[in-house]
Amino acid sequence: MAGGFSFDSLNKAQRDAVASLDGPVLILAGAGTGKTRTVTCRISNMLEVGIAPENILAVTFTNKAASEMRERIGGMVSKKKAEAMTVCTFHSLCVRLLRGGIDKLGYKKNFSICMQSDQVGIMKQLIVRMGGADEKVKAEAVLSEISKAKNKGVELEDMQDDFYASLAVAYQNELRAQNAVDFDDLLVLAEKLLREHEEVRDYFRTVYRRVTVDEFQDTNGLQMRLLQQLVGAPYHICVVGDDDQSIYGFRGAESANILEFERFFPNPKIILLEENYRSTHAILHTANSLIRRNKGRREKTLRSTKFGGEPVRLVGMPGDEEEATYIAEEILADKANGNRPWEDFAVLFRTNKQSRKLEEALRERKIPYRMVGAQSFYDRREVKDMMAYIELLDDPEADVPLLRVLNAPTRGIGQSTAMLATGFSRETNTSVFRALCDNEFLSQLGAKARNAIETFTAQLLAAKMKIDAKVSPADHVLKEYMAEIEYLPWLERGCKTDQEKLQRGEGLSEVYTELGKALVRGKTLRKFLDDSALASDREDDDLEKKTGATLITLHASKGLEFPIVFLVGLEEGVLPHVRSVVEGTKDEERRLLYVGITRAQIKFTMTYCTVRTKWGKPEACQSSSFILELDDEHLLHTTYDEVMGAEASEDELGNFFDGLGDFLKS
DNA sequence: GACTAACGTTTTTTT
DNA sequence: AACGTTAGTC
Repeated sequence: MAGGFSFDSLNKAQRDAVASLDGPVLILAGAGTGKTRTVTCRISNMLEVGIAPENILAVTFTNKAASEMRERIGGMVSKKKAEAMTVCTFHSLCVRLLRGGIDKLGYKKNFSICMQSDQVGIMKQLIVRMGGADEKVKAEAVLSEISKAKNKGVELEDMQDDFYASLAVAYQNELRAQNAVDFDDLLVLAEKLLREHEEVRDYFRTVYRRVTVDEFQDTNGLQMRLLQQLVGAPYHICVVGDDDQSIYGFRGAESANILEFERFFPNPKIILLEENYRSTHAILHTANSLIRRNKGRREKTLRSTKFGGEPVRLVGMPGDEEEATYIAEEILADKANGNRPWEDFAVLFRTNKQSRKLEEALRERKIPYRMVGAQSFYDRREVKDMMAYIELLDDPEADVPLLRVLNAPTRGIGQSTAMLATGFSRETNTSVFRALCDNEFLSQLGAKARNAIETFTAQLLAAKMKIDAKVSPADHVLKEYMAEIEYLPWLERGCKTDQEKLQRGEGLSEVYTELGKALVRGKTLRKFLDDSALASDREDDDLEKKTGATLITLHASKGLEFPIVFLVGLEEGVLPHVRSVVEGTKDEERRLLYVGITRAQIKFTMTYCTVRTKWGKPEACQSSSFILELDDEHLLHTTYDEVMGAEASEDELGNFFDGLGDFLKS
């Protein structure tokens, strides 16, 4: 039905939010207070009062959030209207802005977006080129500083460390020369484009008259500046967020943006959503008692609408092995008792590597599970190679992908030849591909290398010609080309197990399929590459499709909810993470734990270990200082042997004592 | 230039 | 423990 929401289904604060359409609006929405529902109803209401869907823009941080919002709105309004609205992430919004006008900033319109691995590759080369072969500076560290500078608006040449600054400048020149931008540049350049070009700014301000920003607590200074360019008086901007759930400080997020919203947009209407529909009173009480310890928050207290509930459990474990065993057994028992689907269970952890032991325990018991946040599809080696080839087929003169696959599969063009080629391309100010085709360059090589290069360039150009002449669809050409260069056999030779071979093969077919789908929808190769670069997150649309218990990092869990939640590794050094203690960002770790607790609807269990395996060696650890901050009114503190002792088989008891023995020895 | 074996490093979270 | 890098061999 059209206008598929009714004011009756909303509480007073939510109604207020939905009805307040004009001027700046700040919605402070605590965990589980129906934030998404409120926002989608509000947008639906915009249409109802006659605002054109084309004028509506909703910005989120993740593709997952964007597609969820699109879906929810799609359920309320006509398909046509839903499609006319713009619902996207900050980064894809910026790509839109830039594809239209980046030429005004001196880039070509077919710029490419480089992913983290590309960045690291470029930076590693620069470090060697500028600092010598035994320079010990780490590429990731330099890139992280560059990212901070870009987000703060600091000029790269003004960076603190001189060597870093010169690397940063060289890096930026390199990107520019390759007509490439990194993730941060998308925002930097989009902001610049709007700020420096009045006609562009005016154009987008008339198009996007109503702007909504989700998860506003995660915006950083740069995104804030972008919003200021995008939204002019009378400031029809609505931001939604919860400063207590700000967990992306490491990425430059400033919850100050939410605390000082009125500094950027005058006299906002502020609406508090404090009624929690998700968790039991016991869970919410525990969460509230923790978050109260943080300083400088917008004061608010979540009220539970579900009373009572089982107490929150805190279980001390001898080691991480037992922790995993315990959780797997608990899931089995709860599943049997409550006749619940596997999807009702989630296990939350601070760092990705904590998942390994858990996965093993679940696999042993044949419990199906889905991992969110493991290795990204687009981070897989074969997929990255494929993407590089696709980019080359679009534009052979793109240096980053060229260097990536120049010798993958190995074809007799090794490091020294590659060095010569990049050197030549720099001297003559052309692309590496042109260097490879240049007779002057080729003449200085041995016959073997020259032959290899000539074969490579000829094959690539032949394939490209087939695509450009539309002889057959690009995905077919790609497949043929891959067969021609014997990519898969080479890949398989490097695999240790048959299972790995299979996986790589699947990765390849998936790329062909995805590319095929994109082409059928009329997308260009360039568009396909853009989408893939920005959809860097972890097959997240698959969370719905996949079945099983969920294993997920605390960060990735934001916005989700589960009836039964386990949160593992409540240890000093893990949560709070060592690094946060050093850097003085313990507040953010507290918010992270808060986010974790508030994911749970019915049953919540936390665990900590006395010994944790670290790099293959057991290491003693202390329980998290956060535990003492939790109010114990609804907290049940037990230990592994109390819970498992009675039911443990002799075998497991034996294991337990072995573990204990190891601990005592160490 | 390709392949292997020893070596050293890992210290978060992600668009 | 697991990965990427490097040195040494063919």
